[in-house]
Amino acid sequence: MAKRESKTKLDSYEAIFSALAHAARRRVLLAIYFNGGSMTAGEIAAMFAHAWQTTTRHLQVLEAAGLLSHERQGRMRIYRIEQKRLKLVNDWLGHFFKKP
Amino acid sequence: MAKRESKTKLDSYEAIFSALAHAARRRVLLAIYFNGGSMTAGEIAAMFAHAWQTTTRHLQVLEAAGLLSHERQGRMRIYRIEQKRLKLVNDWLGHFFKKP
DNA sequence: CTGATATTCAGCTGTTTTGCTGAATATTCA
DNA sequence: TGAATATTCAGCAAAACAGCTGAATATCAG
Repeated sequence: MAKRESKTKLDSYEAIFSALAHAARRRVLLAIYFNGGSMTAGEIAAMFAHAWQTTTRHLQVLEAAGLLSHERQGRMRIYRIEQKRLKLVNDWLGHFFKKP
Repeated sequence: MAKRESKTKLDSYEAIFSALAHAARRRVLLAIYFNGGSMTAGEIAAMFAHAWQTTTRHLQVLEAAGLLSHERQGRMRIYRIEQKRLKLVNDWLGHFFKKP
């Protein structure tokens, strides 16, 4: 494979679309959204059949893409949706629906 | 890795978001769009530094995701954007911006 | 037909992703 | 303090992906 300059932040779209490419991650976002915008890691992990460690990593991917942020509250972590970031993709797609 | 039921078409979102996850593929879509909606494979491949075979595969990914379609015209292939499909993702994202 | 042009197909390799399991860390409760 | 709870970290294996090269296919021009 060709050189890949350290996955620069420059390409936010890459991170965001990749994050959204996985069904589990889309499901996480929808679940959090319909839960009012935030959920604990445990609640999220409970929705899936696979190991919670796997979900943990999905959450990290989503967070790295900027689609989620988290905050500790006691011994649990609350994840929250970052709409701003979703807006970015939404705007990108918008290109294709503008009448030029 | 766990079983994976043959990448069913059921999940169109998977295909579409994965396709959009790669910068080259997003660039292809934008280029075609700003070129009026269609372009030949050659014109598209010419935009990239990498081997045209690589671009061919990107085009196939985009087509498999339903984001492009093609038509032969003589010895060249004309690729065309499928807006309908992009609309699908746009609508998915729309969830997050609706006031409930 | 022959050669040039346009483009895809097939197979190889290195990298990334995804899921798993086995710890580790942090916080609360008794 | 010690046990229970909530969650992440680390490392492994299988699969998927992106790039490459070499060959094949199809069409056009002469």
